[in-house]
Amino acid sequence: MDSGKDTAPIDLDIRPILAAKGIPFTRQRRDVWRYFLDSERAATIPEAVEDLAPRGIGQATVYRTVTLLAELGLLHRVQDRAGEVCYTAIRVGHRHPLICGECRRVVGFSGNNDLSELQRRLESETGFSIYGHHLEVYGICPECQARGIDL
Amino acid sequence: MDSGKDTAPIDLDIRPILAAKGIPFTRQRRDVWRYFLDSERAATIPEAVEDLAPRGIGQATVYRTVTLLAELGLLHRVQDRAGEVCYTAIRVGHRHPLICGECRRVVGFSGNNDLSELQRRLESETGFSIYGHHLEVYGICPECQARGIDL
DNA sequence: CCATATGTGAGAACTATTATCGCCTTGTGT
DNA sequence: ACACAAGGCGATAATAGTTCTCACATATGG
Repeated sequence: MDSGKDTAPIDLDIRPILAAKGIPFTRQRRDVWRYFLDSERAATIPEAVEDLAPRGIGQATVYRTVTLLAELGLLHRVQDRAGEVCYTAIRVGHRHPLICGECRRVVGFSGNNDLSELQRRLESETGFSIYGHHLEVYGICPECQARGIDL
Repeated sequence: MDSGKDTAPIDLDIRPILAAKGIPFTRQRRDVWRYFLDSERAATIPEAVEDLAPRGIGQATVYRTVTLLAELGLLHRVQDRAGEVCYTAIRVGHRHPLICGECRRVVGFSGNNDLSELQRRLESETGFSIYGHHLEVYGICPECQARGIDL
């Protein structure tokens, strides 16, 4: 429940979100969601499969659920320095991930509104109808720096 | 062999880039690069494999070359609305892709310097040592809108 | 508590990606 | 231009990742 580190005590309860779309709230979906929510670092699907197997959650279910959550905008797809595709839970509000390319630790931050300004500029310049954006910032976290890992 | 003296002017000549790293410039590498450069839309690797096969370029070579070009920062990895991972050629300068989530048409734009400001802010707030960022803007291009595709 | 629709797990099937290995091309020195 | 050494190339095999199928279990509404 209490994962509050920073300011917002954001333990996002997905039950109402699923209910609003008529999607049943199952133990497996709750566990997969909490797996990503409780972890501070992004995980690949195979990793999630392995970690969730002891809880009796099947491989196919992890794939299905991660895809579902990503479609609902609850998980964010990122990649580490090796190019591995990982997923990380997204918090409420308009937040973006700052990812350690080495250990995949993820810290969320709020984008300023420069982006909506940019978005408007692009819409008028290109005629595109913009539905979203993806901003990911990559770096090396303090702990990995302390381990001697450099840019 | 049809690889005659094709001295046509290329937008971005990667030969010096490869030469600087001691990487041989082969016909296949040129063709793969031009495939992405000439196309306005992002393509998946399997698509590139299929399109380049008639030119006698093998599957393994496409994988190798796309990986190489991506590592050199010449190709950018993006994804469409269906979550398909695609690649698109990157132009010189600090540019970001504006991608049509439907047809994958890609238009580059220059990011403003708000991002470097944001980057500095994040470095001091989080202690991360930041090495880069990824900004992708997604929308529906005018042509797809004209086709009746909506957000 | 029952009925019904839907999600789930195990494994098969399929697709994508990487490794292997002789042959061939590129780049360099003469 | 020519030859040689280094390394890339294509075809195939092997592996890894993802999706599909179906009998069964579980969540939701009455």
